[in-house]
Amino acid sequence: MPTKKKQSLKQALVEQAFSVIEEKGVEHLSLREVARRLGVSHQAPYKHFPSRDHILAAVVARCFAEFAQHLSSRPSCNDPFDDLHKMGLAYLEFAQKFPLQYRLMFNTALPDGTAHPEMLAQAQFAFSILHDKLGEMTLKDPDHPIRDPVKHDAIYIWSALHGLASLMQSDVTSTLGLSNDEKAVAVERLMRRMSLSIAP
Amino acid sequence: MPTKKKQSLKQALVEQAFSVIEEKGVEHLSLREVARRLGVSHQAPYKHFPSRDHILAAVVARCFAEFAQHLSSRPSCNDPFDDLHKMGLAYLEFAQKFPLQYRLMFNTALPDGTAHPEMLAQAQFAFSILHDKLGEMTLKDPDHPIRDPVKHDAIYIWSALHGLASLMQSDVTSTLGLSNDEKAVAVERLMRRMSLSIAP
DNA sequence: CTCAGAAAGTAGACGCTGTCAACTAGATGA
DNA sequence: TCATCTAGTTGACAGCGTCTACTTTCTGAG
Repeated sequence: MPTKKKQSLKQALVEQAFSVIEEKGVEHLSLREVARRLGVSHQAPYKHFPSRDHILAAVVARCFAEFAQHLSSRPSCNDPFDDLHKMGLAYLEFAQKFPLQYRLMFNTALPDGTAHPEMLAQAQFAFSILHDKLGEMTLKDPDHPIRDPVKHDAIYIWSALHGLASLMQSDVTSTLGLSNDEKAVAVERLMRRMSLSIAP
Repeated sequence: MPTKKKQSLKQALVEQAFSVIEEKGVEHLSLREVARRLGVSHQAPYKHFPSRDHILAAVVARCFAEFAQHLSSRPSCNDPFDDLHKMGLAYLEFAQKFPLQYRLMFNTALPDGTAHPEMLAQAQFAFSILHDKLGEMTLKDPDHPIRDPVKHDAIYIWSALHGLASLMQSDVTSTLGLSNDEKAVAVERLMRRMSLSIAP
């Protein structure tokens, strides 16, 4: 199995890179460390990725893929408003359950995004899920009083969700002395306001 | 002037560090580069900061101070709702005008926040401005129908603002093909919704 | 089957980095 | 005056990303 073994190191590199990030933080990700853990030479990774940034981009792309799957894994019922509410909760749940992945997606500054097309594609796909769900809503209700394009609603919702998710996992919460209960209240309030803003 | 000269290098280090970050990105900030630019030896910075992270924390603290000043520089009128609206715009304006500073404040992962008390204090002060403004609002209107503590409103508002600011300066906007006009519309919509949520 | 060539992996080197240790010159203060 | 503290210097060390050159292994056309 040549192709299988060929790809196996590439995949193993991405997985080990994530493990290293998990243990030491993204800024201490070292290709040599990854290679050492996999028992290969320090140059082996360069046969599969042109640079350290490209491995990092692959890790981020995998996070986006997991994120998209998490968002769309919820069963969709006939009520698109309920669907959207569930998707919002799923969004926040992902950020809470997988804070590292979330930070990697939205906090990682790759020098040039266009240099990592796979990562970009995964990110676009993840956003399309939210966008499409909003599209369903307005389609199912032709008299929906939203005048601006769906895109702007998507932006608003994504903004609110992302802002809350970021805040909840930053040090700010401990700085403000927020208990878990208060966090839950904040989530519930935000979701309610979001629904009110979108609902007819 | 011993004390003056003593402090001058410390201050110069922080300024030059910011310049380096500006040019090369925060992950390429190098103490040796900073020292080189200031014409001192590569060990001189260590007489003023214990490590690279501590210089970075000082840079971030300065960003928080500038941010707080920007937020509170707006003249406050007698209408606290109008004040809040202006402060929200000021928030977004800062993020747009000084994206690097904004990212440094909210995207920089320092290993241990408690190790940098000055930075933490600046961050808390910045948030207190928003919090106090909300406090004014509820105080001036005793019948204000907000049942939950001010803190939760502050969290909601900060979430929405931070989310939008982050989104606006990420690559997502170009990915979605957002024009500047559409960005402005998104800002206006968010501000309107925010006001509606808070207003009685 | 053979064998040229591509692909995967190894080894060594270079310049860069953060940081530790040891040293020097100058200011401070009892 | 002289011991001490402070700011700054030089030198060293290990680790890093990445370039070049080498070997091994696999592949696919003749």
